[in-house]
Parts: sequence; structure tokens; C-alpha cells
Amino acid sequence: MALQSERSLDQTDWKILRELQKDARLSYNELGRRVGLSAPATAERVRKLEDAGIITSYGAQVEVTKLGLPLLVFIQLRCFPDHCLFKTSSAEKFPEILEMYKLSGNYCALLKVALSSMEHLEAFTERLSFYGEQTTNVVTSNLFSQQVIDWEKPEVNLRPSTQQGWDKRKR
Amino acid sequence: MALQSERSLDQTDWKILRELQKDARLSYNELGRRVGLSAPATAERVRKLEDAGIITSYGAQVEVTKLGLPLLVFIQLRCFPDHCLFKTSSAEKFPEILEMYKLSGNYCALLKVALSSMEHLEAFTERLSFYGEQTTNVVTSNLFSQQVIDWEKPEVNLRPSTQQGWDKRKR
DNA sequence: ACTGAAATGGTCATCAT
DNA sequence: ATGATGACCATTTCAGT
Repeated sequence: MALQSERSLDQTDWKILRELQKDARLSYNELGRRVGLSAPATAERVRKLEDAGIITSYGAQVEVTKLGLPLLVFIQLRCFPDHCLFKTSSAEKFPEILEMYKLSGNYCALLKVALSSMEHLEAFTERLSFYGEQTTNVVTSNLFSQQVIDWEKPEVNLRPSTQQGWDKRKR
Repeated sequence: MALQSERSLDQTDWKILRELQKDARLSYNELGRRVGLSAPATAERVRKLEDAGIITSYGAQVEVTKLGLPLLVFIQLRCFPDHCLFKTSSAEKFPEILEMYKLSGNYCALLKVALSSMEHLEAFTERLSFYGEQTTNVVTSNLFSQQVIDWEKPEVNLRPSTQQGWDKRKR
């Protein structure tokens, strides 16, 4: 029933998305109060957003620094043709890798990696050297992360092909 | 309540962290069932993890592609000394920027940016050119993201030189 | 989408280890 | 210091409107 397939989101949907991105553990009661809906109606909206694949999951954000991983690095990887990290699907063997992207350009992959120490970094890059050439950059400060997606003109953004740019954001 | 319990995380804490990273909306009842604790005890553990700053927030994960932002790019920025993006604190004016890191190496910053179209990318890089020289790479596929922090051998990975216990503070 | 009732979950005081 | 239990209150869910 959520499949009014290409219905675009209304203001209430966007409010729900904003609130749930900021606090996924809100009760439907409180969430409904904030968006101006009753709890059952709110729950139904959220269920539709989940079914539509717009909300994919709810996750606790953890501070890796406090879990003994004070070092965050980005590694650009140019894979060797015969040992590509993707094709061997060995990424699972590296729990240090938080995110992995395939990129256009000179390097075939970008890795975001959390590490416990310089020794750990050394051991990790050594292990990774089997797969390709690396360029490593250490994060010296994290200016911000996981900004909430919350646009002012969703109806524009939902139809990228037919629009002029969109430069404004809510509030 | 213990102010000085400088203890590190036990297996139950790790189970809680794993479950909450996978589903932040679990009830304490269900979470407690999974980790083998009563609901109040589970709630107390979670509260301590929050107070210790280990769990920083709970967020709904949204699929930016379905919100009209099919283009994900990384931009390396070498700021002009006089117009550094950090010092002018103009990053707020760019809702397209999802994450921003200060990096060691040739480039002073790495931006992760979500965009609605090629035209949008063009307009964005044009606006950003005021701040510094850019190198842009488009993400062609996202191999994985936000891997759950859940080490097989926490006793190894959890001991950097400075293990941080929990500092508790009252709510 | 709202209301109201039944089921479930959260919180607190208390007790036990 | 931490966990369990039970009472009480809040929230979720489902019916009917």
C-alpha cells in the first residue's frame, strides 16, 4: 500500500525524516507531536518511508575514538589487476575498513579506515599492500559528519532532470 | 552510581553495541533478551554507554539516491590561504557537503558531497572554487558503508596506548 | 487521519547477589 | 556495584469511525 510509486514526499514526510535522522529512538508519540500528527498516523508514515527504501535502517552512532580507535585515515588504492580488493572480496577480512568506494580517476578505490595506533596503521598498510598501491592520508580533524539530509524544496530535488539548481535549505 | 569505574567494556556491552548499531529502534525488552539481561539492566547499560560518550546518537539512515541525490563525489580541496573553508566557517552554506575532514598531506580537506545532477555538480564546484583548488572523484559504486564496529578480538584492538575508560557524568 | 481500548514496553523502587 | 522483580505509567497497535 505504500507503493504510490512515484509520489513525492510532502512537508510532513520531510519533518519525519529530519527528526528521525537526528534521533532514531524517538517514540511515535513524541515524533507525532513534533510533526503535528497522531501516533498511529506517524507510525504509518514511517512504515511507508521504510517500505519505499528511503529509510534503510536505524543505527547507533559510536565514537570510535573511545573504543580504542583514535586514528582515522583515508587510503586511496590503485589495485593490481590480479589482486583487486573487490574481486577477491577480501574486504570482509579487514574489520578496520569502515567504508569502501569505487572511484573514477587515477585510484580505483577509496577506503575509510579506523585504527588503534601507528603500529596498527603500519601493519594494516602492510597487509593491504598485497592488493595495490596506496596513498594514505590521516584525518587530523573531523569538521563534521552525517549532516542531516533536509532540503527546502524536496519537490524540486525529487525530479533532478527538470529543474534549475537548488541552493537553499530549510531554515 | 559509580563515578570512577574505569572498567573497559565487557562482552555484554559489546553485544549491546553491535545490536544497537544494527537496529537502534530495538526495545529494551528485545535488546535485553538478545544480550541476556532484563530490560531495566539493559537500559542502565545503554545509559552508561551514552554517558561515557561511546554512543553519541541514534540516526535513521536514509538512501540519498531515493531523495534525488544520485551523485556522490569526493572532493579534495587545497584551500587558498585567505579563503580557507574552515576559517570562514562557510561550510554551513553548503548543504551538499555530507562530511568534511581536515587531512594531512597535499590537500587540506576532503569533502564528501551528495548532488542531484551533473549540472548541480558543475554549479557546486564553481561555487567552491572560491575557496581553493579542487580534485573531484565521482563514486561509481559504494562497496560498503558504516560497517558495524564489532571486532573479533576486542582485547587486541581495544588497547591503544591510552585506553579510555568510562567517565561518567550525571544526566 | 483520529479516537479509544487492549497489549506491549519503559521506568522506578525495592530486593537479592 | 549490578541485576531481577513487580507495580505503575507511557507507548504502540489495531479496531472502528
